[in-house]
Amino acid sequence: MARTVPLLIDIATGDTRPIVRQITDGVRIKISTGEIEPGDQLPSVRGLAQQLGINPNTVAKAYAELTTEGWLEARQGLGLYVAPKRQRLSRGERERRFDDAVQRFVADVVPLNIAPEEVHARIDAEFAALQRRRA
Amino acid sequence: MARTVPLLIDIATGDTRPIVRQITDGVRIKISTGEIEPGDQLPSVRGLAQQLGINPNTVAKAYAELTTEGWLEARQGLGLYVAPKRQRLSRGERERRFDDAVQRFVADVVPLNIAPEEVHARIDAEFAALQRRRA
DNA sequence: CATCTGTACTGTTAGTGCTAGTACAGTACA
DNA sequence: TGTACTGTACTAGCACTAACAGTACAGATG
Repeated sequence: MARTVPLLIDIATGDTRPIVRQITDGVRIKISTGEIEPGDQLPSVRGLAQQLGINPNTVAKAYAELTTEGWLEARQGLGLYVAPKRQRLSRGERERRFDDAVQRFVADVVPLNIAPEEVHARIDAEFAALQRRRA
Repeated sequence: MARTVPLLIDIATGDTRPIVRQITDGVRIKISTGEIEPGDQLPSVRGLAQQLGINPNTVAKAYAELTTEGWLEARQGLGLYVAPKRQRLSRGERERRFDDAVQRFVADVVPLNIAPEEVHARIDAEFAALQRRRA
């Protein structure tokens, strides 16, 4: 359902990721899991910035990135909305990102000497936790 | 077997990771997979730097990080050696890193809309590829 | 017209990655 | 003893990025 009320977005303060990255990751996941849907309106640049206590430019940068990637649609003077579901990235780009993610993950995890079954279990658990957040 | 000859380490040039990170990741994986073993000697700071065409300080920084983490042992005036296999990280630290890795991986992958089975398959494949590199 | 929206600049500050150079102490060997 | 290796410890500088600060402008709405 397309909500007209701006949504709340929560950003963890103790995160090592850059703020822009936290916002883009958060929105992408919320859209992917269906927590927010095409047509929903996002908080305004200034509104979200004030809510999070960060600079409006930082939010604008995150929104701009999400817009060029096809996740959001901007309507000048109105606000930002979740774009209709379509292919947001090219096949090649998707494959490349998936590749990078897997490589980095394995590089991070292998030295920790964790059993493969536990790795799979934890990933599934994390997936499930995200899906469970859906309205 | 403890080799006395310095090993070759290859660093990809088209990698987005910082050089220090590429080195530390590479060495950690080589040790984890058994490609290099406790007692093996690593290339000298200056030697590896020259081989890779980078600054000796960069290599030294990577080696220092690996040493403080317990992966390597330095013998002043002699060189760096793979440390004996023991608990390299505390339980809590391991858990924390594993958590971070899973969280980031899921954040990267979920928006790509890839089937969970394929995710697991690719991870297993990557694991297997690393294990296959062992002597 | 006033006020909201996104967008687009310039400029500054702080941190990091990397390079460059120098110096010093321990080890090995002729 | 001298020389040439090893790792280690500094300082300094450059380039890039994240984030903040400030300002301005155009479109939409009432």
